Order: sequence, then C-alpha cells, then structure tokens
Amino acid sequence: MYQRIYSVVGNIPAGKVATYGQVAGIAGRCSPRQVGYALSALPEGHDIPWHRVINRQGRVSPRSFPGGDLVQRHLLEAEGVVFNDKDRVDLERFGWDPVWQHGNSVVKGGE
DNA sequence: AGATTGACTGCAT
DNA sequence: CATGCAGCCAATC
Repeated sequence: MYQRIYSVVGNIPAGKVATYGQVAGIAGRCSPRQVGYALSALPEGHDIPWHRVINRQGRVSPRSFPGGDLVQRHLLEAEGVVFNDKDRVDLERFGWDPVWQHGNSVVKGGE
C-alpha cells in the first residue's frame, strides 16, 4: 500500500529532490521511516525516481546494498542536481515545492 | 496479537 | 562534525 508514496515520489520533477519527511507528510499520516521502507520495498517494474528522495541533510542515505548510494548521486547529477564538496545537495535550491501537488493535501502557505 | 526492524528526524552530548 | 536516544508508522516474522 505504498502506492501513495510512490505517487508522491513520482510527482517530483527532474532536477529536484525531496526529503523523506516531506514525502511522508504529503503521502499521508506516514512517518519518514515508511517512506524509506517503501522505497526499499520498491516493486520490480517500478517507475519510481527513488533517487530523487534523499534525507534532510541533503545527502543520500545508506541504502540496503553497498554502492547504491553512489548510483543515486550519479542519477541526480544526471538530472542537473549539484552536490557540494561535502557530497551534499542544497535543499534550499533543489528542494521540491509540493505546492501544486495534491493541492489540498499540502497547505504550504505558499509563497 | 506482540516484538522487531527500517533508505528518517531532531535534539543533546 | 560524529554518536546516542527517542518518537514515529507500517510491514514482516
């Protein structure tokens, strides 16, 4: 029943990134853990840009198998996301604004 | 139904 | 900046 989360992740535009907590908040009353857990349980024929989901630190999380986080970084760079010298992404700049998504689900007070 | 875990987050040390 | 602790919700055993 992670379809909800997958839907949110799928709404993330290329060149942007979202945090687990953010996705969790948009997806529903879930906890960031469920998001990570959901992505770890990604279906085989998924179409989910899971690499656009990172943690609050602006860094990719240490996933289940070694080397995977490196792949995520490459995918993000391929979409235009830039990493700092500390391997971190500027969430203030690449952070996804789910303002137009779901609409009512997110009362971000918009800018 | 109870216990454990998991790609998280925030605060304290 | 790294590590530790607790809250969080759902899935799995």
